[in-house]
Amino acid sequence: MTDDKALTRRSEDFSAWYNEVVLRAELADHSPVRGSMVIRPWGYGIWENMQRALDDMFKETGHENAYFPLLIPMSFIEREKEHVAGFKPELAVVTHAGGKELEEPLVVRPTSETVIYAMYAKWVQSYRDLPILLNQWANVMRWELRTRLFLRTSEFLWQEGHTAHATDEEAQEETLRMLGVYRKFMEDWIAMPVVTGLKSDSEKFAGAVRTYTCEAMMQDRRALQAGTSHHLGQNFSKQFDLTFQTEKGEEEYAWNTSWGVSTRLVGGMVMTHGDDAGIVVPPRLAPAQVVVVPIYRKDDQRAAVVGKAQEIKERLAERGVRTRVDDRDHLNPGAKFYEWERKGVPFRLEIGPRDLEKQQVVLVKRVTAPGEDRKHFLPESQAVEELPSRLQAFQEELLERARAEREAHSHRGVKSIGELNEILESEGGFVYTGWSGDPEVEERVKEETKATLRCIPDADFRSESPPDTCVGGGKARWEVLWARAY
RNA sequence: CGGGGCGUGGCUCAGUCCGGUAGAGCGCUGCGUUCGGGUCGCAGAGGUCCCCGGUUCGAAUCCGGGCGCCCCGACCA
Repeated sequence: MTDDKALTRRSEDFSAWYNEVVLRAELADHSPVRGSMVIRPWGYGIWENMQRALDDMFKETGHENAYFPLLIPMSFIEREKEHVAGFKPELAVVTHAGGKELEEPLVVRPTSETVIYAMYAKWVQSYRDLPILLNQWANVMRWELRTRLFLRTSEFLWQEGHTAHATDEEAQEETLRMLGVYRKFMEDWIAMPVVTGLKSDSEKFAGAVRTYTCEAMMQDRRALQAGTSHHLGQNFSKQFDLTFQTEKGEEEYAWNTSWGVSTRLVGGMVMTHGDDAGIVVPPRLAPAQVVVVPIYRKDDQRAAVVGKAQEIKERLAERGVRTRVDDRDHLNPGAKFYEWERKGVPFRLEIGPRDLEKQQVVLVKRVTAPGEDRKHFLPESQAVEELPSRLQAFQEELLERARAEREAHSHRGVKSIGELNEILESEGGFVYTGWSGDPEVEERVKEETKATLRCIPDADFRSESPPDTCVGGGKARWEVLWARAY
């Protein structure tokens, strides 16, 4: 930190900026246990808004919530071969309880596929019992070696959807449907554009047949995997005997999907929109969308101005705008301005004695475009009337700005690993190349450039003229996206 | 688990080389003042100097051992 007040600038040290801003925006704090975090009210409020929006979308697509237990028998995790290989190193295991060593160790869930499909096996007999479309909001634990607030902590909050279907096609449809839900949520709510696509085999979920992903570009031009949706095929149903009788009376294994997003999204929001003054919370996610800062000298002024602030808050509430009045008396207005900017509140409304006389307010948007006026002096009623649409417009501006930023740092038509590396070493960003599908090429790129294959992008993101040569030489089978990633 | 750094009021740190009564800024409390971008003044509270052992008349400082944290690499939503 340069001093006690200003944040490290992003251009100076993005990583330090992130760490500071998360703490100083009071999103989260380090817990006494290494690698786990406390989510503070401001951060949790953002997460709650994310949860609400996602939950509505899940319900709209026919899902219900349920809850499965935290502890999973070790033998369950070990049942699916790839699954256990993927998760074993990061399991936290309960070996003792009730003062005795347990006969079978219990793992603290790193994800719930095993226990959920074991239960589905009990519940499903016939094709009439399918599909099962459940979601759960839960905490999970993965013992990570290097942790960062929100981006990677040992324990994190997430949702995991788990479905079972009668056919491969139906499961595939579901997998893509939920990927689409994620994309829509990330764009419309977090204002964070993503590239969706298919993961390569080396990057897919341990136990999945196919993994689809949402990849977002952070301001340091690294990729953040923001959400994944897996087609699990019959891998788990076979291990947990999740079978059903078809219409024809034959016994078949069900087809599963799972999909999840986590509190990592809060980190994504921070790194997508934040600036040197603090975080920027998109209006739809902001626990407070407007903060009213009263300005006064004397006690009678204070009474009048705070009274007006309260009144405005109520009028905004009638229009669905979440408003907070900062009437703390021991801070002067400047201190409050800095604090709320750091916390990313979309709009600040200043009301002072001069405004009271003129029946006006001063409205300041958290982010102003170059050339745009920062302070708007508006008649009070106009400000109240217009805030809903101004919030909406700000939400859209944030998405557009982030999209423009991503496009400005996306490189297409790159032909060689050398060229790829040069881009990553200088400017960074998303790099599109051809790929033969050969895992050795993938491995070589990883070693030589530290970039990973983020995905084989969906149609919406492919180049107009797809590359015909593989970045490692030879013929390209797919166009793929590379980036250094979180 | 390898490489580097650090443990001193709530926070950020100085003091450690060269042993001699524990400091600063910010924050906090009270009073006053100020309030349209981090007001200012006065008064105050607050520390087993990470832990254990050793050396010494005397250890935050020197020596030995331990613990913890942060950063950089190998695994990962």
